[in-house]
Amino acid sequence: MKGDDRRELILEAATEVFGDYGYVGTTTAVVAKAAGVSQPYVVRIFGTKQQLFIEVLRRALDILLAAFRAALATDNGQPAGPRIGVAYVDLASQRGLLLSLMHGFVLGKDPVIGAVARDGFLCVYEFLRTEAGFDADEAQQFLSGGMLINTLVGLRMTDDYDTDPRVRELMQAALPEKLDIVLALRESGL
Amino acid sequence: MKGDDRRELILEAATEVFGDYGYVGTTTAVVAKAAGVSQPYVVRIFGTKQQLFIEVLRRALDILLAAFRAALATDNGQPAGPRIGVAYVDLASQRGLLLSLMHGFVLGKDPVIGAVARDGFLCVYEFLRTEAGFDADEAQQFLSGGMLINTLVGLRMTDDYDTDPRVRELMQAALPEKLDIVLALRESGL
DNA sequence: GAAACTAGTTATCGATTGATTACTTACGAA
DNA sequence: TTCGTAAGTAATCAATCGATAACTAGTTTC
Repeated sequence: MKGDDRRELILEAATEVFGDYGYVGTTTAVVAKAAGVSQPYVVRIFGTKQQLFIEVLRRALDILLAAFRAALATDNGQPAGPRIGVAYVDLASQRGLLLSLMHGFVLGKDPVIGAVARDGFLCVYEFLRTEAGFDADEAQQFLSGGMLINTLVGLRMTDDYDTDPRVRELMQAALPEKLDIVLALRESGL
Repeated sequence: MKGDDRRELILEAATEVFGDYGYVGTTTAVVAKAAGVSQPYVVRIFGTKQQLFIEVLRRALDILLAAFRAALATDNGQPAGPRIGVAYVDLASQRGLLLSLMHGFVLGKDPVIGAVARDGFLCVYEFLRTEAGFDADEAQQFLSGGMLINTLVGLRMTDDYDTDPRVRELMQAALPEKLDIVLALRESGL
């Protein structure tokens, strides 16, 4: 297989694994197995585990912003806010993507990863303020809701949707639309 | 020193360390050093690192709910929402407390820690809905704002408050009051 | 005053893990 | 053909870390 294709394959696998186990909790061996290659090969392609995680974060952000820009471009009569919001919930169907970002967001203490995570978060904020035309308060509210969704996904609250009425009520309030997309995570493997 | 005092001392130290480095990233040796005891002693008191983390989470939640109940009880003319909100921001001054919870919130995949974290989160939701008298949408908005604050603290955004105008604008929007409390984190050591 | 318990340590071990080295195999161009 | 290079693996190492064992000193209790 061509190097670039293999690289993308590993990044996809790593996104899922990092999302499940976090940065420190992820081993290069597990990533390698998920990608179907040997462990030393993962290290050789990305240099270090840290570099691999950084590339996972950067890629996740690229996908996120691309989805937002696409949602902003397709005018379906709705205002921009809900359109981008739905795009965000759509991304939750790739659980690892949002979760990897979330794992990066709690590593601000790390001098290298923290800098990348801060930069990524601010890129999203800047997009909302400039490209999407949100004012400061709208942007804050959008990000707040996004962080709650991330937390609910990270907590695997979806698993208790059927059994706990509190969970049902909370998720219905947090996900005004597209609740079904997040709930579909339940069936897709653990 | 009495066992219970030493235990609380270790829990305080562990809260800070877990907040900085996360569950997997924290070693019992670092916790022990922060608490001024030997590493095997930490393990012997709490059994396992996992059990220590769970007790850190439970203690953090107890402190959180106690602070909320206190804020709810002291009627200063303001409505309940802002009172509890200010109590939450006050807690951010103990950075490790909110961050340890946050680290728990991304470990939903873990069968043991995940269950504890979900239960803790739902306890807060239940408090807001029943004791504080929030409706589902108010509770969702409160939790959303809290998760954004957690993320900003986790990202150490406070460090860039002076240098990045985007950070200043975002933090002013996310922290309607008590911005100074969170900013005070900058001076208090790394 | 000895026995029993509490508080705490040093030394050490087994398992894990990121990284390195050296090797093999397939392929495209001169 | 052959030579260089890209793709990939097996074997292994050094370091880290959670946990265990064995021991010491102070305090309480009968």
